[in-house]
Amino acid sequence: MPPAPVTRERLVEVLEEIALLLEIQGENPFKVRAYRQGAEIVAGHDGDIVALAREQKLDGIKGLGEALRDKLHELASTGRLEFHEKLRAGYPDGFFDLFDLEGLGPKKIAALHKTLGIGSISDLKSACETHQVAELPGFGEKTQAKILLAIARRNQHAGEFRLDDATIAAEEILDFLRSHPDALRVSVAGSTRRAKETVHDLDFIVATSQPAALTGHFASAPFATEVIAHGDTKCSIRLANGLQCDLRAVSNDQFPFALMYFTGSKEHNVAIRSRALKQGWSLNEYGFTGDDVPTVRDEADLYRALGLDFVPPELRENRGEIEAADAGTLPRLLEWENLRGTFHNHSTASDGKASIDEMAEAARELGLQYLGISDHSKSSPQANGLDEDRLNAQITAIADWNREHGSPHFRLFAGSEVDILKDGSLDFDDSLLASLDFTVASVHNAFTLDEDAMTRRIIRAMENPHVTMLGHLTGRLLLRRDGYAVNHEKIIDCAAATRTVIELNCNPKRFDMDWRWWHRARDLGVLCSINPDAHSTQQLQFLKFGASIARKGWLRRQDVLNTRSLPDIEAWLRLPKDKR
DNA sequence: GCCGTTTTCGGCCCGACTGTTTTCAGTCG
Repeated sequence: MPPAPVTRERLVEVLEEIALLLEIQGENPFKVRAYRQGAEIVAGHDGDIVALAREQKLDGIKGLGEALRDKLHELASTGRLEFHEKLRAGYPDGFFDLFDLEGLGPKKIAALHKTLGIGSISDLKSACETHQVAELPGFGEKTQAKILLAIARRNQHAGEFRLDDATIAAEEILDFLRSHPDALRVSVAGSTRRAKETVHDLDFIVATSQPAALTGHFASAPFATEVIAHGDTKCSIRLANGLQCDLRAVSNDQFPFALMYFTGSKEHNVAIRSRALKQGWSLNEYGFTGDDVPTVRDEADLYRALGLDFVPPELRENRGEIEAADAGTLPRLLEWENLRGTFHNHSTASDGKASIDEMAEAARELGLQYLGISDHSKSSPQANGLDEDRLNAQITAIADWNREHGSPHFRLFAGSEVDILKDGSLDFDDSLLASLDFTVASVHNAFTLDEDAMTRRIIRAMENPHVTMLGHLTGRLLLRRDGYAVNHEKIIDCAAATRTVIELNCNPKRFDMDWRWWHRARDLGVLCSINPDAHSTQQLQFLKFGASIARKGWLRRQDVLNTRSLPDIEAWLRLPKDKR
């Protein structure tokens, strides 16, 4: 069998696996890091890195030395890497899943593999259940219990995917479906269309007079690694990453009904169907049945027929949207195009991949009028956090940049993602914070405080007059780690009282604060700042996801700080916090 | 393994927290 074509993702995956395997073997941690950094460089390289590797033209890329260049060349040109295959020998496929478990690192995994022969999560689970793990030196009862908990949490998320992964896949599949000559209308449905932060599967609806041709087209798609089911009107496939994708082929008349039905949510649909019944119609995924059924061409017609304003998909969670649509009080939701700038972005000064110059250029290309740079502060040494001297130097550098490159249409703001220390004090003193254009205050350590202590800690930080906004409120990592315990109500109340902005961190790993809290915050007059927490130029694109999540939280343009124009933002930042 | 250089080896990120220990190893950010 010829080797599969090598993609950038494959290069990254192999380098990351090498790093893990070397780490397992107790290799020099700096060598491990070199591979890991190599993976990041490949992932973030601005160009056709696969072609460069294949043609042995990787010279001059910082961080890729001779050894990595040769390995990437071998992998890109032959589809294989002997060094990697030798390292991998003896480890089953499921072995790498062990690294997803919270609290398990290379040392413990190596010990488990060596002493108990554990090569998968299911091996590990049985070993814990038969008490073998607690007996191992360096392990104990609590470790064993924590491992079982981590396994349970992972299983709970099995088969779930983040919205960004789902969206990227959906766009490719939509293009593929649209390319078929018999496809009249095509849409993604399901939780991806509703902009849920995580999804189980992807649903697509296609309007066509030739349903079987479309399901056949879908089943033979190049991205289908498995065909789960294939009929004349429905087809399910699986992608290489395990994501299941369902296609429904319906007639053009049925399309709006199918689209609404499969967009959900289930709760929204139940409420809608009972409303239809009150009007004497039964509603299913194919249409209305009953007397004098109305003509429906699109979803807006469908809602109108039920006496409702059109409900944007993001709101369809049966959280008051039907009542609002009935009363004509649905909010006019934020549009992604309303965003004029953004705060909370990193540069190479801390743990970002791009220089301030590159970030500014990318922001400008995205059509933004301003970009806030907020690198980490000194208590985050792992992220190369800035101390006072380096921050002062950065403030000067940003001022210089603005003098040289700034204009009435674009400028940089100097900020800091300043650590909220365990007692709620901040990593810099007030005089330094006062010299910044803005600050994002975030928690990066001592996650295990109880809810009261954590809430007090964050509130103390928000009470500081120089804290512009609160970063990622719960610190959650979707599908990986729950957020720390914190009382959302109290934080939101405090934000309203202290005029502290709350961030909607729109890095798809986080989406934090959660969309479920924004409606309440909005009603209390709390401002939202949609921030990508970008560590590279590409990650500025996360703003688009941020707009979707903000919509899901019922936010309007006026509720989001960074919809304001550059002059408005400059004026707003100049105001003392209690006058904002 | 990469980088830089007072050019071929030495430095590369470190502190908090947890659990297993009884002074420390592993994980995390």
